[in-house]
Amino acid sequence: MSGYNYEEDSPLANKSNIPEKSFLESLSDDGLLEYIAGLSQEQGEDHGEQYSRGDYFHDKQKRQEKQDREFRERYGNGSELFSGISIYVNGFTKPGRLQLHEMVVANGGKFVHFLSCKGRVSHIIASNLPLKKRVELASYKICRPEWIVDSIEEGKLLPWQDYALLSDQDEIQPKLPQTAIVSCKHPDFLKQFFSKSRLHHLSNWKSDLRAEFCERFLEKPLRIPGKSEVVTVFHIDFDCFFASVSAAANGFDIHAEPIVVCHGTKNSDIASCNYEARRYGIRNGMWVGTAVRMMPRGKKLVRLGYDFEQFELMSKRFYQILHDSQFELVLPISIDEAVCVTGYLTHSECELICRGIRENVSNVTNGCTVSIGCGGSLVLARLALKRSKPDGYQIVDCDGLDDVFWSHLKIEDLPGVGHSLACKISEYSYPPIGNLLELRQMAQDSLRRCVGEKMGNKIYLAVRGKDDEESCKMIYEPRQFFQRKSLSIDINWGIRFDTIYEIDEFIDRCTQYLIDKLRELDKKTSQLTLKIMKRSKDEAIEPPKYLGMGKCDPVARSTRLGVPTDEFGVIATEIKSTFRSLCCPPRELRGIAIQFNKLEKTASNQAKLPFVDAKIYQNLPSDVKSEIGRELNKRSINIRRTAPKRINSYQEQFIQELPTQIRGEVENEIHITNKVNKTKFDEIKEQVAKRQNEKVNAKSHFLGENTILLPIKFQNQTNFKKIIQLVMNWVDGTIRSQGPHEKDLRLFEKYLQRLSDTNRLPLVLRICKLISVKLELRSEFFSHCNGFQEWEKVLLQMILPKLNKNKHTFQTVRKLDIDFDT
DNA sequence: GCAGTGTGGTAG
DNA sequence: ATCGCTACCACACTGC
Repeated sequence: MSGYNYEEDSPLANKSNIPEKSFLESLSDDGLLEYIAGLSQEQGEDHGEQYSRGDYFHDKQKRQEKQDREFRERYGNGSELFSGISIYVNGFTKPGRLQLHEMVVANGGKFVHFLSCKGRVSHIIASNLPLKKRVELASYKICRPEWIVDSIEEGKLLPWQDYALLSDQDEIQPKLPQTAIVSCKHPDFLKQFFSKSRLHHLSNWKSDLRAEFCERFLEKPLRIPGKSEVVTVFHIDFDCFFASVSAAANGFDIHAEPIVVCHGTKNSDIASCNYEARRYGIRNGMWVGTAVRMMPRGKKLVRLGYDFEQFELMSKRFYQILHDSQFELVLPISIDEAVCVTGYLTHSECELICRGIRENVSNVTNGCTVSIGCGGSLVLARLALKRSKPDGYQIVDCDGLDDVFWSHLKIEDLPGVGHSLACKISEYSYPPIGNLLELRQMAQDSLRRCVGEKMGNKIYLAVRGKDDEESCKMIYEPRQFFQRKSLSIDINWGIRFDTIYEIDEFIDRCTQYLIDKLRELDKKTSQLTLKIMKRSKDEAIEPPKYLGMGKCDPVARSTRLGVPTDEFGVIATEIKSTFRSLCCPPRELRGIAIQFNKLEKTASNQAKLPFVDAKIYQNLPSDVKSEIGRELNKRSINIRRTAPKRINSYQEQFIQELPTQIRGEVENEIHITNKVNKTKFDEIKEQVAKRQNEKVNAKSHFLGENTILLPIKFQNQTNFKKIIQLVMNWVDGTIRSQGPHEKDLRLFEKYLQRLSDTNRLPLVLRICKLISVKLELRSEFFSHCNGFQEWEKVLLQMILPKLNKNKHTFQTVRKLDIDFDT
């Protein structure tokens, strides 16, 4: 951009078509005001150079001053409030430029329409100033229009500093509003973090676009090309989207200077950099500090912040153009990228489309450019796109598929091939393979040996310009392709906890976040995965990146829920207990991810669901039963239980309500224990102990220095979930025989007593509820057994009294909804 | 074989 | 300071 013409902002510049005589009279006319404001905005094409600038504007100003004098004589009240002050208005303000003009002139001030010579203007009025202008106007007194309004109202000239637009006039880099950092312990952490996370936005935008695509599909079934049909694929992608949009929004010329989009100054990720910056070797994903060091001495790297709203707006306009463009399919890849499909087109037809789209997009996005790759398959379009960048288009037809085309493409240019695979491939043979022309020589078998069956096939086809079956789904089964199959949340930044309770709360918030989304989708989940990032041994407590995760060991564990659910209690409890099973000391945690893996549609009408009578089911031979059980489970069909209410005796005592959460858990758990044939307590104990054996070391660490509360052990178990499992297995194993052994029972009571003595009554309650629900569900078949009656006795005479004794304490705790802990 | 689990990789 | 998300595929491994 060749210097700024401030004159452009003057409503009078280039406005010779407006009769000047009537100008002042029409000042109060809102319609005209808008009209003029609109005109001044449209002055993209600059005619300024046609004029002899000095003379033209000198005359203009003289005429203007004359008119102002006339205006003051007619409307002014003699006020000299702004005497000696001359203002210039930049950009849109409220009140508008014309009103400010009136106000200043009527009060004895000067109004200047352009900044042709320095020193003539005493103040600049602006409501907000693009970054570029901030730099240019740094030497002026810049203040908000309220200075004028308030001064007139007060009848005296108020200090302009109080209305200064910029707190620090020397500030050249974008100054983002300083918001206090919200720690991960704060309820607003997620919101705050996500609002600033580019990757979160990227992910969210992507799923929104996919969802929108599916909805569009429902409204108006799209024509899907037949598999034998010849198609033309356009792969369209913004050039350095974030950088371009941010640059345009801040008045920078994307071609003039190296620009990066980022949050910070040192160890902050570069989300996007323009091609000017890439000339110096700067790349997306690099840290800013590294990038700055790559700049030649004296050359400045411009850092811009994110403007997610603007990104969205530009993307919307982009997609609008694509939707208006008569493609048969517009497939969303991301916020700034789409694949469009048509039937066969000739080369020149493709060219016309590419040019049209590129021009249209540029027009509606303040000059942002898209590149387009066009070819007969997804992979060809994609490779052509790679070659077209930046700011170009490339159409490959069969005769364009020559050695030159392939030799200019790198291995990593292939879709689905990232750094890791590229290394594997290039190192597989000697001399190392460097481009796709060389890769074409590689035999299909060696490729498969090198990168695996599927990927080997995919690459073999790709370097021959063909799509593999998996990629084709995007075109031929788009609805299935874009259908959401899982839902998850990942946080690997800012995670610094001290206690397990803080983590519990965090898990609760994450779960709530997911459940809100889940319900919005009208879905339920039946499998959960918890993945955590744990600081690697010997790594610094604080990594170089502020609040970053540093080097971590990832650990994941998943759980099946017998029945698909969207209940907060069930899911949060499960995740919290899974977290405990991963044995991560609270202070070592650096990241958490929760996934809902299997999504099922919420049944609109439960009654219509098939069900199986529990009585019939229970009486089946055990091998048939387990097979059917698995099948029913898979289809999420409930076994209908018609258990008689035989437990009123203790129901009334304390547990009036049986939350569905607990019931679901026990049902699920019964289902699991049905599969287990071992029924003796000691055997089960052995089994669980064996499973846990390998974790003993990690565990002792966990409980050593980092746990605040001393653990309470039962049967050498410290993890409450495991203890519960143990107890439940115990109940199950003894219910149909003679009931619990006296010795075991004494140990159990001791454990309960210690729980109760250390204020862990919710845990006692939980055990109590679980046992009671279990008995209820089992009563139909085992109520005649000694074991069953023994267990009822235990519940009534041993467990409940402990709860009732502490009823008061317990209820206070319960209010806090603390379910259980270590 | 088969199904389920945890891990790794990729993309935007 | 700094905002290192998230969906989805493929594969190795395990247990039956």
